[in-house]
Amino acid sequence: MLTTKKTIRRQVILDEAAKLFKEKGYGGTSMRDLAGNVGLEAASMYNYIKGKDEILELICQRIAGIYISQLHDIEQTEATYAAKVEALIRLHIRLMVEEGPAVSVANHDWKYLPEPQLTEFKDARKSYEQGFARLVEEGIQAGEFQPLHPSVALFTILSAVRWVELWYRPGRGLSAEELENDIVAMLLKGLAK
Amino acid sequence: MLTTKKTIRRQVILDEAAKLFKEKGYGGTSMRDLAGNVGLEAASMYNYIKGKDEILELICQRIAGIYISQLHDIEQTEATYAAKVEALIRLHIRLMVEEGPAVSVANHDWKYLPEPQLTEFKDARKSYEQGFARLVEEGIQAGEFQPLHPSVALFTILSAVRWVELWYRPGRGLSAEELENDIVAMLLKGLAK
DNA sequence: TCTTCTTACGAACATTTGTTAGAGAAAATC
DNA sequence: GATTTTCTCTAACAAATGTTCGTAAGAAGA
Repeated sequence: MLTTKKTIRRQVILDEAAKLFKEKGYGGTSMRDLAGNVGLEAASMYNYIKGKDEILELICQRIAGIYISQLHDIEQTEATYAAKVEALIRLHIRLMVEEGPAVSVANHDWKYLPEPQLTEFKDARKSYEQGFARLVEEGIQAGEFQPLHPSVALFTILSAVRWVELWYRPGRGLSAEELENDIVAMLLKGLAK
Repeated sequence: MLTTKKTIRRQVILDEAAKLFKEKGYGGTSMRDLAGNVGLEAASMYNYIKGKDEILELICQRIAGIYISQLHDIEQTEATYAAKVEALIRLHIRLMVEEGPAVSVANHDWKYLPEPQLTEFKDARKSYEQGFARLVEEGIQAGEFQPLHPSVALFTILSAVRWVELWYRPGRGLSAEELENDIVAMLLKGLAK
């Protein structure tokens, strides 16, 4: 079977690592800290992972993969550009609500990736941004959006969505749906012609 | 005089530290790294600063102070809420263009502040956010803005502005003015009724 | 010139870091 | 029940960390 006891425990380590990395940063989190939170000694974790590097790698790669596949899905839809951008924004917000810590790590700690993976990650991110920017650009040319610089519009959207992972806490008088609707309302209205 | 040779050198250390912290993180920057960039040995820097903690402290406190005083200035203006929010957004963007590294440190590495200053910083930030949120809230009540949740609108603005420090590089076919105008256009239009 | 004060340095410090080796316990297989 | 495999621990490692100490060179003041 695919979900052996080993892979489950491995995932527990990765999840706990994401939480700690988010809270204290990659450099600020020691293997002993992590081990404590998992309920193991530091040395024991090396039965599940190759090293600290690999933990960061796996987290970043997984999130990058999700981002890219979400973009890919949307690109193949038949819809207005506004609808496509809206769908993408909603997917991103949901990802952040569901996978806050991992997304946070991919957003902040990717720079500590060792070298082959670092370039890989940066390339993936760039290609993702270019794909998203193309959507915005075509929307402008189609007359759906006001004529802003595409990259400014792009980064304004991406960053505006990013705060969710930093500041949103569920169950504080604001549901995930309300959140999503308000952000989409504000960003799309700002973009629209 | 106030700008003795000592305080100048001290500022060089702080500036260089901000750059390094931004690039490699607080935990990822060693005193030896920093000393190398300043042109000193690590031990020699202790003639200018008390320790690594203090460097972070001084950077964060300075930026927090600027943020708060900017808000304070705007609050005392006579203008529409839209004009106030716009002015605040513009001030923030300018600060990020001019003080990119220091702002980055105050945004990302504040969590490594030692304990009396950590609470101090968090309190300052909270009071700043509340002040900004009040502006948005009153704007909504005055009918200038559409009825979003004030905190969602607030954080969308703050984060949308924040990417400037992360992604904007001057002299790449986009002037600081164009940048400012596009961001303001998008955010205020999104907020407006 | 002699003295005092400041600045820079090399060496060393105690800790903490990620990681490995080896031994013993537990689980799985026969 | 015996044997093999998998897991977990303690102990130790080399390297890197922030910081201190004592010393020597430099600048400033007498």
